[in-house]
Order: sequence, then C-alpha cells, then structure tokens
Amino acid sequence: MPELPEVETVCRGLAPFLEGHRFVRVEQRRKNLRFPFPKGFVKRLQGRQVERIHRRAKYILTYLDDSTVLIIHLGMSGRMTITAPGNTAPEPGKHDHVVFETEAGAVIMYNDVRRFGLMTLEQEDKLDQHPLLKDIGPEPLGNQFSDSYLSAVLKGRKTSIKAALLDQKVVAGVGNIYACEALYRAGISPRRTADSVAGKRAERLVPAVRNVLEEAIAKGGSTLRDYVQTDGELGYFQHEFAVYGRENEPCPDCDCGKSVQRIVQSGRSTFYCAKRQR
DNA sequence: CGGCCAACCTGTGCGC
DNA sequence: TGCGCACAGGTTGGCC
Repeated sequence: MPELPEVETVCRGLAPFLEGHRFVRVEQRRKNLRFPFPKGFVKRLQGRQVERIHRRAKYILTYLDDSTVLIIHLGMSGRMTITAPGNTAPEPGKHDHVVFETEAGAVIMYNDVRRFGLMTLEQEDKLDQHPLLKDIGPEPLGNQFSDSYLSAVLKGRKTSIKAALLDQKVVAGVGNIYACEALYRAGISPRRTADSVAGKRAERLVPAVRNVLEEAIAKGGSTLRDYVQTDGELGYFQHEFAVYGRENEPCPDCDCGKSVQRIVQSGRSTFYCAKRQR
C-alpha cells in the first residue's frame, strides 16, 4: 500500500519516538529483504542517535549523528509497529524482520510479508548520488512540480499518462492508487497518451495530484493518534477512494449510470470512469 | 532512450 | 475441504 501519503504518515508517526533518540539495540532477523542488508548493518546503527526523519518519494530517510543515513523503503507490504516506552513489546513474529529499541524504551519493528522493502545505509554527503535516489523526479507537493514542468517532461512520451505518473522519474511518490484517483479528479483518461497531457490538461492534473495526496496525508494524520494508541501499527489506512477498487460501481460524480471500469495497463490495474475521464 | 514484461515473495480470496 | 489461479498499494533489470 505504501504510496507517498502513507510513507509520510509513517515518518510523522516515527518522528516523536526516534528524533533525538538513540538506538540501544538493533536486531536484524534475516539476511536480506529485497537486497541483502549492508555489511555491519546492526553495528553501524547501534549506539547512534537519530537526528531527523525525512521522506523523499516513498523512501524514509533517517539521518544519524555520524553523518550516515538509514534508507528505508516499505515496498508493497512493509509496515512499522511502535511500542511506546513503558509498554511491553510483543515478541517479533515471522515477518518482523528488524527490531529497533531506543534508549527511552520505544520498540519499533519493521514488518514486511512480501519483503519487497529494503534497508540500507549511505553517507549523508553521497545521498543525492545514491542509485536508488539519484533519478527520482520532483516532489509533487513542492514548487517544482508545475504544469510547465509536467508538459515538458511528458513531451514525446507515447506511453499512457497512467504509466507516466507511476514513473518515479516523472514525479516522486505517486503509486497505483493515487495515479488512478488523480486522473479521475482531473477528468483525464488513463489511456490517454502521456504527451497529450499538456496545456489545460496539465493544468488540471498537477493540482489533482497535489490535492489527492494532501487529503490522504491529512487523513493519515488524523487517524495517526488513534493508530499509535491502539496497536501501534503504522502504514495501512482506510481511505475513501472515488474509483480505485470500485469496479462496476458508479463513480461519485456519475449522473449517467455508467460505472467504474477496471483495465490493465503495463500489468497494473487501472480504475476509471470512461464518461468523466477523456 | 522508450516501453513492455517478468521477476522478486507471501498471503488471500474465489471458482470449481 | 482442497486445488489452482488471479491478484495485491513497488521497483528493477533485461529484452526488443
């Protein structure tokens, strides 16, 4: 699930337990996720203090006091679980792959059934050049993501606009759900060619992407308090989607009885309303 | 380079 | 109840 809003929510949930706190125990419970853990992973983390947590695209960047950065990606099924200081942490289960304990007594577990996630370490001054990060496009909530940028970057691209939105080089952090939802809001067909999204369409798509992500973050934020108190699990949230997962249902703004269709584009499900989206 | 597809891995839900 | 298949929110690497 984790797209930009979920990763942002996870970062915000982790921050109070990690920023300014020191890892006193790190347990790596298997040798790899998507990639092998780097050499000396546990040793390099133990005793380090976290300075700040930051999100870039779908990556969680944890800046440490020795100028290294712990890079975390949640993949498809990665979650973080927090046990606040003073409470008893559960025993790690089959899919709890990494356990962090802070000096204050918080226990954070990384859980990932499918293991498409990753953790690695990089020197802070080399972070921009890291292979995983160097080609990522602008943050959709930042100023660089504008209709002129979008028109320019999509120029000449014959793939679908849906596939282009999923390309992290075009824009950072948009995944399958929010690509569908943003296109719905913008009234743009996911089948449309990417380079046909310029001018007025780009002017509609940019705020559509921004707004849907901002709303999802706001919702994550509003459920976060309850989330941490109940079971401490961070990562999966119930959102109301207009089209995603709603095949054969009427879309919210449809007055014509037509319903949401599911198609497959480059191997991923796309949901859209053929009447509203052209 | 652009674009498509398989692969990575586990779990779940559905039809038969 | 069991089996096989489709599918799941991400990303990469290989191929044409």
